[in-house]
Amino acid sequence: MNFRTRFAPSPTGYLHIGGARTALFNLLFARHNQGKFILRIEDTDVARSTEESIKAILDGMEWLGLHWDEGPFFQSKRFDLYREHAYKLLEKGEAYRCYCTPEELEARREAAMKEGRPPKYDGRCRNIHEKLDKPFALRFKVPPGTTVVRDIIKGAISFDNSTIEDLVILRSDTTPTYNFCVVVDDATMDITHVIRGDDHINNTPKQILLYRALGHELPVFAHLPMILGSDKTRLSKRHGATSVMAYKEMGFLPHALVNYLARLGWSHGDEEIFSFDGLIEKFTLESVGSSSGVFNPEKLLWLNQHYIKATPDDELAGLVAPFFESLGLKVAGDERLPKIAATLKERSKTLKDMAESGAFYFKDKVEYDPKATEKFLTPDNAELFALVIARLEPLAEFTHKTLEEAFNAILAEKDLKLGKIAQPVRVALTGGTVSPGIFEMMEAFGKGMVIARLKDALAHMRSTAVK
RNA sequence: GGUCCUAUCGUCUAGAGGCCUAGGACGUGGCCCUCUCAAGGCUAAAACCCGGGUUCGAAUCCCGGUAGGACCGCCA
Repeated sequence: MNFRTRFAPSPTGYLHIGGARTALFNLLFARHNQGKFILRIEDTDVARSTEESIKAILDGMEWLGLHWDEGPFFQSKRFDLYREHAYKLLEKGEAYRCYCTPEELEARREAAMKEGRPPKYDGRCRNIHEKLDKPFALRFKVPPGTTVVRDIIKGAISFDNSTIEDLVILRSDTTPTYNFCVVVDDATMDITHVIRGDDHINNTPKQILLYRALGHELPVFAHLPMILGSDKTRLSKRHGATSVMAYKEMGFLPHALVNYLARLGWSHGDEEIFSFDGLIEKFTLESVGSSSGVFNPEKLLWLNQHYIKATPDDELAGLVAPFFESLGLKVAGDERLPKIAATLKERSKTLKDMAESGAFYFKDKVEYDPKATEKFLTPDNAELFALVIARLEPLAEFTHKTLEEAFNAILAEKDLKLGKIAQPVRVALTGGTVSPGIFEMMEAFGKGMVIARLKDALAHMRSTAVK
């Protein structure tokens, strides 16, 4: 069997977290089974679809590494095909012309809701057999009976057809509607597995009926549980960023998001960390859970930190550089960047964090935190600082090792603990009391900057002594 | 209102009738390590929605309640 899955977003906004997971699961399933993953843009709503949205969705998938094998196909380019199929249904008597206007339908719907009746189309045009000289839409004639959806994730779900209304398949402006296009496309594109959010479950019986009317074999359905926000309602902007690209901007690594999304709804024993290949190898629809899950930013952060730590220094340097730049710091071409990133990686949850907490490396002047300087850059530390400078200046090699040796020598001579000297040095170099370890940091800084900052600090100590 | 889905620590989840004294992970507390902050190690608290069945035995199967959620367009 040739497995074929598809991701079919509508271009009315950016790539959403939920959409990204749907795309991911489709891709993983296809790859796991040596099948094809197809991208289709559902832009039948001409009024709401935009070029920017299409680009945003493609960019999002690109960034996440979700590469498709065929497409993108655009429904807007296939209108003739849908019309052809719709009229075939009309000829076969499986569809009929409906002359009700949208305004009339809307009024009836409102009235029905008011009276507590189901707002279902009453089928009044079903029996008009002659063609009237009025604009019309084409409606599908839902047959009586029961329709069973066999879903890999949810099991068998049965629907009484009497609860399904005669849906419009072709609007009065001759454009086709969603449920119809989906079926025509999935059928003609030989999609074997329809994997999508479970908000589509109620559409599925309609689609099954359409497949039958069109004389096509059914695909396998798999409805993924929803992703919810912290208040257990459908994830939306209220819960924070929902755009995939917003996570890029916040300094997340694409694979951290992929790993997180994969584990939201799917699991493989006790494993938490998966490479992309590992996901492909281990992913099955059978191990997708059936209940919805709450999006947990904390866990995403943990994964992001994990992958930051696992990224090689030179690669990390390239990734974090734009975040330094957006802070107004010029880091392009600075060959210290890999070493600097190395000192920061264990204490950064995002690339943005990393740039912010490492900004001191690139500032022309240290920005002293008043409380920190008051506590550590004190006159009585001046003598010690002078000694440190004297010992560091002659160092031919300026490495973690030689620096630690130099400091240990001073500590032994003066009978001091490292803590006594590390904090003042830290403040001298960074302006604050929180930073990477001083030896790795000094090595990353380079000798010139270290000596300069130490001397600045010494001057600061002496000036406060005068006052 | 109708249709449908779902139900294990706060959160993501393991669990396929006995391996469950319910496991892992995030987060949270404590301890250790330590030049600060992290990272790391150890450790603690923390859950089978309720009620009936079925069975020698049920977190697991069935039914009913309850609670959440999704969908009900000439949107997708």
